[in-house]
Amino acid sequence: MLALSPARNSARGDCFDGESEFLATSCGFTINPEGDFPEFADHGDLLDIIDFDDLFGVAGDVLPDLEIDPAEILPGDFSASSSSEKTDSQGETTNKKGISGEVVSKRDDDETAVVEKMVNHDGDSDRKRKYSSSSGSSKNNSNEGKRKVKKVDWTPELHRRFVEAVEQLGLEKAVPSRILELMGVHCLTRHNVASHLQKYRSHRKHLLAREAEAANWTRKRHIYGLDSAGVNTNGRNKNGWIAPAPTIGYAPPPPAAVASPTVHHHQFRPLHVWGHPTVNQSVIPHMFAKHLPPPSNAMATPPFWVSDTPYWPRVHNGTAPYFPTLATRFRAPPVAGIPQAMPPHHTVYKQDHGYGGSRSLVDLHPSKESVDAAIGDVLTRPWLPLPLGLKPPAVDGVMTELHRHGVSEVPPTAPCA
DNA sequence: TTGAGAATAT
DNA sequence: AATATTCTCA
Repeated sequence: MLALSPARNSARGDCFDGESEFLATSCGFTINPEGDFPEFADHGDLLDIIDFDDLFGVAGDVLPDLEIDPAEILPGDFSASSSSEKTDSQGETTNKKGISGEVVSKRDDDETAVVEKMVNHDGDSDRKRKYSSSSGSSKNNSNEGKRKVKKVDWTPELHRRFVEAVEQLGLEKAVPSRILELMGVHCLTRHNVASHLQKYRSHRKHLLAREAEAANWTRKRHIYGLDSAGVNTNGRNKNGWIAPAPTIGYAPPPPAAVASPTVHHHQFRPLHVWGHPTVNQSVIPHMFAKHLPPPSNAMATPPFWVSDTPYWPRVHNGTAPYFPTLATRFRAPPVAGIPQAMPPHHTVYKQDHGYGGSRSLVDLHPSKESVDAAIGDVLTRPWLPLPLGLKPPAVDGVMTELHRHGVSEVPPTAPCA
């Protein structure tokens, strides 16, 4: 009765512009939440380039999706759909029916729910129809019942595109419509993007505030030469030493990983956190190279700071956050002399919140914020294991420093009590 | 009338 | 917390 199929078709296949066909398919994947990709075989070229397993661990997780919880389709929910659904599978929600009944073309132009199209032929404004399709019409039209919203699943790839678009436009000019345009994602509406943008800005704001705070803290430290207890030591620690510059133990990714934004990301999984790729990258790279050799394959063997917990929480179970914080995946690095089994005491730091998708340099580096926080942590709680790969100064370095300060003899370590 | 963005709801 | 919806304003 209801013309559901067309909507389904429109939702599938043309969500993305040309070069993004692989996403176009996945975008409509909503329709089949079970996770098979019958049409992927037709995108051989792209599949050759993109290794979803490498990218996200589980292929299904990358898929943009319109999240539809069958339980949210209430009884009486626009009858045609639900009745055919029951007929079809005797109470068991059929993916096809149920989903296709739910699928709404997410184009701004025709984003109104299918049922809305059937009911509302008055050519009302897009805005009106849109709103009436949600709370408005459900109140006025019992036939439609209450239909839970179709949430867009902001997959890593979608978000990456989003961020790229924002970057391209500049934060100032990044308005939903332009972002949507640049993203080339047909299955999103301006509202989806606006909502995401709102969140994005909010997160950025928060992070920037934290960074500013941390930077400020660090600056004060340098200016006043405060030790961890806030005592002015003129740049020296309690023992009179000039505090060594902290060293950061992150290894840089292989050059290939940062070279091309399109292909060379096989060994990197995206770290799905909010943020802007342009933020704080400049301060990171030079800090790594001299301390740790770059891993040949950064992610094939997860570095120590990657948690053992499942890297990529299921996205479609309705409970896992789409943007799990890295805190859930990172643990404190092992430090010489500190048993590995020792639970991390230091704050768990986020990596750079740059959202470079699957290959950005920032994927593997902590943000300045995190570095500052880590340093702050070390300074305020020196007795705890060093976080973020911070390493204690080498004995040689310490001795050199001692000599420079006229100390040639080091008293023996006091025996433990 | 439209779009952006904040506020609020789910 | 994430996303959608509603509201206000330009």
